[in-house]
Amino acid sequence: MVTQSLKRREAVFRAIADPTRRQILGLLRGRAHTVNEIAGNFRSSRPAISKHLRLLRSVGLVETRREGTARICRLNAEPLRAVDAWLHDYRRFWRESLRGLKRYVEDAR
Amino acid sequence: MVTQSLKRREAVFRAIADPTRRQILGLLRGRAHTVNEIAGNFRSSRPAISKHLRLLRSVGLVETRREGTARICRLNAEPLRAVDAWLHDYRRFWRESLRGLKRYVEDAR
DNA sequence: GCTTTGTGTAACCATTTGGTTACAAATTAA
DNA sequence: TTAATTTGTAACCAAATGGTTACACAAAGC
Repeated sequence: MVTQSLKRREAVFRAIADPTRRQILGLLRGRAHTVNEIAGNFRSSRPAISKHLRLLRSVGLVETRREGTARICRLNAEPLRAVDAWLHDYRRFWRESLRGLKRYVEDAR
Repeated sequence: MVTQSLKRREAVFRAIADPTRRQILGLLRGRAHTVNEIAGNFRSSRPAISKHLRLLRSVGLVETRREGTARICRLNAEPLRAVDAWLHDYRRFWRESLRGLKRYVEDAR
């Protein structure tokens, strides 16, 4: 359903708004981690991290599989394409100002 | 100070997390608007929009100038470069999966 | 069976967030 | 000066957010 993917897109922006969640994604960019491994990188309690992971799973940014009692988390960057697509319409603005700056510098020679 | 620009970066992610604020930025992408013009596009009250604008100003995404009693708001996309830079490290992931898909499709011919 | 390990979740709490109404302030028009 | 226009802000409120502790549950080890 379109409505749901809109909500999903909406949720992705919320998901990456939190610095702890961005840091988790950063960890998973390197390799998959268990929940405990992830939690070990933060001061806050494991349940707090567990909640962040639940949210990241709900928007599809983290996928998991069981391995014994452990749960392996791995990154799925695909939902970030929504953010990238949103940014697309704004890039020309800072590119324009960059060209303006370039012109300014070149004219100064 | 570095700390401050880190906080600024942090705040930009928070700023674009809200759909109303993203919509405001979308409006300003077309042209500059007065506060009332912006508020006219939303159901919520003008003070609510005013608060959003204050936040957007605080992170530098909106800049204003007075014109009579009115206040003209215009977009400054520059702070979004922080988001773009953050995304940079994740693009290769969906590009990789895209290449995978491309290979898959090409192999099917 | 029982215990240990790793994880999820319920219940609760303080803070933040996004909204409202009422009012203040600044500029222009009369 | 007085009134009208446009905006900002203070005070308040409900809901969401991010954190905690205590406990439940599933898989592996004994």
